[in-house]
Amino acid sequence: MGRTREFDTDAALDGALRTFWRHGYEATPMQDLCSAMALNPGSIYAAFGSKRGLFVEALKRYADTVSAEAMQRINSAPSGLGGIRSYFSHLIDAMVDGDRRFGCLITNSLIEFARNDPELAGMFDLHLARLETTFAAALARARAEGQVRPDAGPAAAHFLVTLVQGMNVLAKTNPDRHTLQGIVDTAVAGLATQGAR
Amino acid sequence: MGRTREFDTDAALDGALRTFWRHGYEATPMQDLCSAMALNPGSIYAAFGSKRGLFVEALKRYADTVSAEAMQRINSAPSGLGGIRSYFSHLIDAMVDGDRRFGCLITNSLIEFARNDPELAGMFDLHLARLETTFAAALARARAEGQVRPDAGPAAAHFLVTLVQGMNVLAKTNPDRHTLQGIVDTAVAGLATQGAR
DNA sequence: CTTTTTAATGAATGATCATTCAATAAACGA
DNA sequence: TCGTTTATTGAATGATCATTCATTAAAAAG
Repeated sequence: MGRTREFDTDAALDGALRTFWRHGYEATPMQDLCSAMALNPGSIYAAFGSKRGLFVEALKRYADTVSAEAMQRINSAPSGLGGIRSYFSHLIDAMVDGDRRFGCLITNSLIEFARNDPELAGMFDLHLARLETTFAAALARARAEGQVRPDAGPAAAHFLVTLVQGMNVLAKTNPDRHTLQGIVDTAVAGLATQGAR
Repeated sequence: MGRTREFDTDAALDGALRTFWRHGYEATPMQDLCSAMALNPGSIYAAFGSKRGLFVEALKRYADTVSAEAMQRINSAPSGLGGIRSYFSHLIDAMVDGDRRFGCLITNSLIEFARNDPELAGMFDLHLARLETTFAAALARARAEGQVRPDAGPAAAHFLVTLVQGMNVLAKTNPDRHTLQGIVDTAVAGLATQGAR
C-alpha cells in the first residue's frame, strides 16, 4: 500500500552516474544531481539516503553495466589474445569519441577516494581483481593456443590491468587514436610469441 | 621598505603540496591549508591570490622538485635500459612506503580537473610530454646499445608513459612490492631484446 | 623618532553546500 | 468513500567553505 514510486531507479542512477563520471564526487553539487536525475532532493534522499549512498549505488550500476560489458568482450572472443585485443580496441573507440571521454568512473573514484572510505576501497579492489582474473584467464587461453610467450603468467595479468589504468588516465587528455593504438600494440607485441606479432 | 615576509615561500608551498597530494583539490579546505602551511588566510591570499593560485604554484613546485628528480634518474644512468629500470625501481620504492603513497600529484590532478581548466591542462600536457621525451631519449640510447628491440620507437615511449600513469593509479591501492616489480619486469621484458632479458 | 610601506592576524562575510521537513498528492485496503 | 501509507515537492536549515578586511606589527626611509 501507499503511493507508488514514479521514477525509474536505474534511469535515475544513470543520470547520477553520468554526472559523477564527468565531474567527480566532490565537484558535483546535489543540485546538479537533481537536474541530471530529474528528481527533487527529497526523493533522492528518500531513495538513497545520502549523496554518498547515491554514489555507491551509481558505482555499482557502473560496474554491473559499463564495466561488465567491457570485460565480457575478453571472454567472448574466439581466441585468448583476440579477446585482449578486442577489449583494448573498444576501449580506444570509447576513449576517442565515446562513453569513455571522461575516463573510467572507477579509476577516477579510486584516485579521488583512495583508501579513505573502506566500503569504496573494497569496491575498487573487487573491480581490479575481476579485471585481473579475466585477463589471467585470457592469457592462459592464449598460452595454450601458443599466441603469447610461455612466461606470460600472473605478472602479465597485473601488467594488463595497470595498462588499462594508464589508458584511463590518458583518456582525460584528448588522446588521438594513432597514439593509443601504438601503446596497445607495443604492449601486446611484448607479450606475444614472435610469430604472432 | 615595508615589513619583510616572515615565512619561507617554498616551505609553505611544500606544506600545501603535501595536503593537495594526499586529499586532492576539492577535498582540502583552506583551513587545512592554513594548518599545513602554518599561515593565516590573509597571508596566503596576499601571497598566492586564491586557493587555485596556490594550487598552481604547488603543482609547479611538484614538477620542479619531485617530478624533475625522478626523471633525472632516467638520464643519469650508465645505460638507456638501466635508466628506465632505475626510474621504475625508485617509483616502486616510493609507492610501497615512501613519498608516493598517495600516487602522483600530477596524475591525481589530471583525473580531478581533466580539461576543465585550460591553464592546468597545459601543465599536465607539458608534464606528460617531458616524461615521454625523456623515455624516448633513453630508448634511443638503449636501441643503440642493443638492449631493446629495434622497433621500440615513439610508440614505446608513449607506452612507458602510460605504464607510469597506471602505476600511479595502483599506488592508491596499497600494492605490494612483488606485484609491482612483476608488472615492470613484464613491460621491460617485452621491450628488451631476447639476450637482455 | 616619525612616517611610510608592507606583512600578519583572525574574526567577519556571504556564497554554496548537503540535508531536512511540513505540506501535498497518489495509491491501496477496507 | 474513507483512512492509511508512502511518494513528491521545494522552500528552509544549518554547516562549511573561500575570501575579505580592519587592526596590529614590523621594517625601512628620512
